[in-house]
Amino acid sequence: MSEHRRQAVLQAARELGYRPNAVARSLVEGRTHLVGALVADLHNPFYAEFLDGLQESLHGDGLRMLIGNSQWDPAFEDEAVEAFLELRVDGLVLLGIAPTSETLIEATSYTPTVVVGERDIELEGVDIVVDDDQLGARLAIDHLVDHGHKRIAHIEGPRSSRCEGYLVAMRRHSLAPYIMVEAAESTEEDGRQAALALLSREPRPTAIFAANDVVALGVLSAAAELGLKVPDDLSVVGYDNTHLAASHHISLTSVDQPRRTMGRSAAALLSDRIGDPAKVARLRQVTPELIVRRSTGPV
Amino acid sequence: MSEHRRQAVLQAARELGYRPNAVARSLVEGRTHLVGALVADLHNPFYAEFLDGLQESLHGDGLRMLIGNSQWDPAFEDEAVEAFLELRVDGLVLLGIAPTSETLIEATSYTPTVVVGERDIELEGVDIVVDDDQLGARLAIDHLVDHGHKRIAHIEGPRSSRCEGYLVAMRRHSLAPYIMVEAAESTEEDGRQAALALLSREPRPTAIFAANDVVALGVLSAAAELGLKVPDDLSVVGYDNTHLAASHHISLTSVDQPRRTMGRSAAALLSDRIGDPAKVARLRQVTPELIVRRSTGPV
DNA sequence: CGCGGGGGAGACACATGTCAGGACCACCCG
DNA sequence: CGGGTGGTCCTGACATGTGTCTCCCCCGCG
Repeated sequence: MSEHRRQAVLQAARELGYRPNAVARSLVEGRTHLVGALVADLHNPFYAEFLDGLQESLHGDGLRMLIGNSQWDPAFEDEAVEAFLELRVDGLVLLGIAPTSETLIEATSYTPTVVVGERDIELEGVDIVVDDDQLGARLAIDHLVDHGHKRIAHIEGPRSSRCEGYLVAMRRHSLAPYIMVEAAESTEEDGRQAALALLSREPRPTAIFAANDVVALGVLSAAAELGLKVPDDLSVVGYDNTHLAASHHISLTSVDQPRRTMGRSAAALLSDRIGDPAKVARLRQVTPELIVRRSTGPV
Repeated sequence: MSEHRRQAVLQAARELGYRPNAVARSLVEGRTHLVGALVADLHNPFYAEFLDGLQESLHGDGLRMLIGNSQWDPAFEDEAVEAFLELRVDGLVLLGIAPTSETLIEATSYTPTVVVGERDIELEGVDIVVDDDQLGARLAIDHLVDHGHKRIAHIEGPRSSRCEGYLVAMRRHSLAPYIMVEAAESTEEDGRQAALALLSREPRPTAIFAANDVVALGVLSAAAELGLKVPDDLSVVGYDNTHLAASHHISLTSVDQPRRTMGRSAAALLSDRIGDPAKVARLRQVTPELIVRRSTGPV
């Protein structure tokens, strides 16, 4: 169509205040250009930044992002996914949610899906984005060993691969005899309890590698209670590099996951799969990085 | 229709794997049962919790929530709202975003809208939800005065009504001569700078009321640098009661906004306005609460 | 025989994308 | 000058999946 006509039509549209109706368009096109992102916990800053990267990239592909919030409740997960499916989203992103319920598994067979932050999903045509947290653990341990630490303890969280990474790294440094592990939920209080347990052992660990920053915060609390100075008496490393860790007042050495990059990877995988749903499942593993701050030092 | 038929139809639907198509339904009904929530900053934990409350209540009214993320960029705001309008959302929630651009103002005239966290919007048919931050400031000052403080300084943030509340409260206690104010952006570093400026005055303030928790964190940093003990040498009060403040390791006295409640209020207002768009604009003001922790004490 | 309720069938509308068909004009070539 | 060619533009038909409405049939009951 000629440029002249084109401008005339756009002009008329503007004068009439016409706005295309995405609902009708979706109906006839058979696709909505919508992607549903289901998040286990909106408060987790990891997800917030991930979503920034995701939205940014999806936008480039002409896709819009819907956010659903399951608040860790499987019933909400199913409901939110059901809602997405009724809306006929073109794709799904599952954040911190493993597709285990029947509804979710069925959904992944209908709809292109990417899972983020969960390993060991073996579903046909479901892509995965995770950080290499064995490597992350190794970075943390290497850093502590460089500072002369030997008695390095670990507080294990929900991601067992981090613990494995810790064990592997300790053995690589021939520190197997010094391995100490406590388990904890991802709360500050649980981290504090676990740290108190570790710090009451004889001989005391000189460093603690926590499964994540919140737990590490609990370690800092425990250290303060016991009158231990950080990093002089105890070095602490967290994981996730949340803004808690970055705060000048806390200044926690932490392993950083490239969150925006992960969001962009997920977007790329999903766009690709929307284009061709038959592709085989792919695993995209991103490399974490150690951010050194003032909570670690020489023995 | 008879119960028998009804069950037979539902059964058949299940067997065929039928799922109603929300797109087609929206087209014919002329409403989508979708609400667009436009957020200035997903990382702000205030918004995250607000959204929890919002979604919870909207769900009860059969409405679904879409989240858009403007990242403080007016261009993104317009774009996201345009997307919502094309999708024919039934309502809009603006979080930390004042409708000043032409696109946004126009949108509010088409679509039922609630603005959260911004005062002084005078648009026809736009409801507002805010906390009473003059009261919040008063709670903070009263608490400090109860502890015998007189030289109470304030670090002003973007919400000027908090500063007004501080001024009013100080005068009410006849502490007008002790009024000290510094302005700062909402960052830890800016808070630190402002605190350093305040703490270098003679005589030094014995308490600082910060415009929000992030700024208060900067105050704590500054105090540590100057060798001042909190709360012995300096009391600090924040605003927003983020999880930063709640952390055992920081333990910051802070003014709490009932975030979930605000979310629920916004949902109620919006549902109501969707039902009857002609209603006059309403202002819903919620009452904040002081959460006392270990960053405040007697002079 | 009339009446009322359950159930089925069909038309219409929603706003758009896609496609086919045809009118019209300008241009080129023989 | 006539016919063919190609581009522009308009028109109309059809499809998407659902809610609403009307019409009609059939059966049971009084």
